[in-house]
Amino acid sequence: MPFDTFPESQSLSAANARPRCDLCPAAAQCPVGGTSREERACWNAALGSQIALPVPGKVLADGAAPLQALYVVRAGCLKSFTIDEQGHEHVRAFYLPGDVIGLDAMGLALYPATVAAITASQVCRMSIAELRLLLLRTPALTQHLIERMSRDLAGALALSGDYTAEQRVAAFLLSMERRLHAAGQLRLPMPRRDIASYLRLATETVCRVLTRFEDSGLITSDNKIVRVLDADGLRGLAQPIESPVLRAA
Amino acid sequence: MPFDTFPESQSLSAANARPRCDLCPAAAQCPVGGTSREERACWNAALGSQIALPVPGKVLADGAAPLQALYVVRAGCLKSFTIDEQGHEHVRAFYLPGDVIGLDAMGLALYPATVAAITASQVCRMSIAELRLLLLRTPALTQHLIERMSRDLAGALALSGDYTAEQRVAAFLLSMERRLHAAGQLRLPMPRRDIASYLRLATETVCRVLTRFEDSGLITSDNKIVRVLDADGLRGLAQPIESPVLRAA
DNA sequence: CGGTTCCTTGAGAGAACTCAACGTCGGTGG
DNA sequence: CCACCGACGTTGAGTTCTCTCAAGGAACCG
Repeated sequence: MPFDTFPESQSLSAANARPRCDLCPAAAQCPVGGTSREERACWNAALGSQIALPVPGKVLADGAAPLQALYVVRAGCLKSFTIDEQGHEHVRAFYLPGDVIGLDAMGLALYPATVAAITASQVCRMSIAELRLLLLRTPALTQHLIERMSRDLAGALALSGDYTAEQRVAAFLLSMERRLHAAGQLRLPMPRRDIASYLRLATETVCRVLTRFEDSGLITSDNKIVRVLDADGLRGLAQPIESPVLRAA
Repeated sequence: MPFDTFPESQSLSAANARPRCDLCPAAAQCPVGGTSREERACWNAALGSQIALPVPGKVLADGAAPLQALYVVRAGCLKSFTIDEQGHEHVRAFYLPGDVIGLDAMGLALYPATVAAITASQVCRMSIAELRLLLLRTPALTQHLIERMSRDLAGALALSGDYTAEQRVAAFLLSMERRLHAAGQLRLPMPRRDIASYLRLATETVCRVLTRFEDSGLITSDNKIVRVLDADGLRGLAQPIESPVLRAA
């Protein structure tokens, strides 16, 4: 984890570090990756010196103002959430390396949520105004961005189904395993409370389901460290969410 | 309703009708609307003779194959849904005039759902291959499409919260009133079962909530016809979904 | 090593679901 | 034209899943 070598005290000074895509730990997942050398150069130039190092709890954006920029996560973990009148927080999404923050805000006057770091993170900042200009000149990037939004949309629609706690948690574990490129063992960056909020469950329910999974031999769970023992078993549970059977009415 | 003048028997013959944006009943909501005359002409040319008239139950696309085209709804109402192993249908989205079908499929190899007409409908078909070419030449259209996807994404994320049956139904009624441009009185095109599936509720729960709303004087409800008597009351209920209070943690 | 936050487990409550029955609407065919 | 049929809508009773409330233990930070 190269990023962990940045102590928090460097956040401000390092915030003006020149981003270097060729040094980016998330290059393989970045929407800019896979575009031509030329387009990547455009992107890199437009980024300028925009790189931020949010520490846990630090807010990147909130609903008080229009989102001025997209952020691509280089390292760490962030969340987007809303807070209702009773003060209950609802996590809308987790952002891991390679993910793009703010795609749900480009069509809105006000950003509908607050974004905060869960663990110390690195993000590349791209102002939306500059992005609009950039998209005119970089068709591959445009296409990547559209496909990224499309996948996000499909994912959000899939998760919006009416599923049991076990199905949700199983799908979440599989999704995290995939997104973190973890084989078997993974370290969940976020607390149970956030997982629960994201999956629309109570914190206790998430705990109970994890315990049940452990008793069934599907996983072992030691706080943040989860080891997937029976991925097929989890997939069986998560199937209605991940790959629903598709038929005509 | 100009569309109702198309009897179903004309479906096949009319399927090759030349689309005319200047005659489109949904022009005001279409993503192509508002672009320059030039871009609109590009779009219209690319559409060719692609216009379909799905009748109720007719399937536009299903998960068996990659989605080959986007569809813009000219008239009617369609739904996108999945079917799980138990045969339960889950409605992912409703599409009304001006809506774009398939935005959630551009990043996926296989379309994740089935799309079928609820009422007799008219849709413009735009092949994705042609669309990709078109987007290179029509920046305003690109931007509209991105903003549309962004709003869809934000909407999907908002609805994915953990809300009560009353909050969901209230938000749904307000959303339908807005999308159908109905002032007070609206005709819901879809059956209760589909509403329930979309809101992740049981059909009976939707009925009960509507009855409760009627008893409270918020609405009157006569089968498909709903009249909103107290929009502010509904907004009060739906507020956590529509406009969550946004604060930093 | 004290305090706080997080995780876990238990007991009771409540919201929505399932099952079941009945009324209504719309299309079809006799 | 009307009776029939199926799908849809509505209401009631009982059940279940998840939530809330509560408490204890573990991990982390100052």
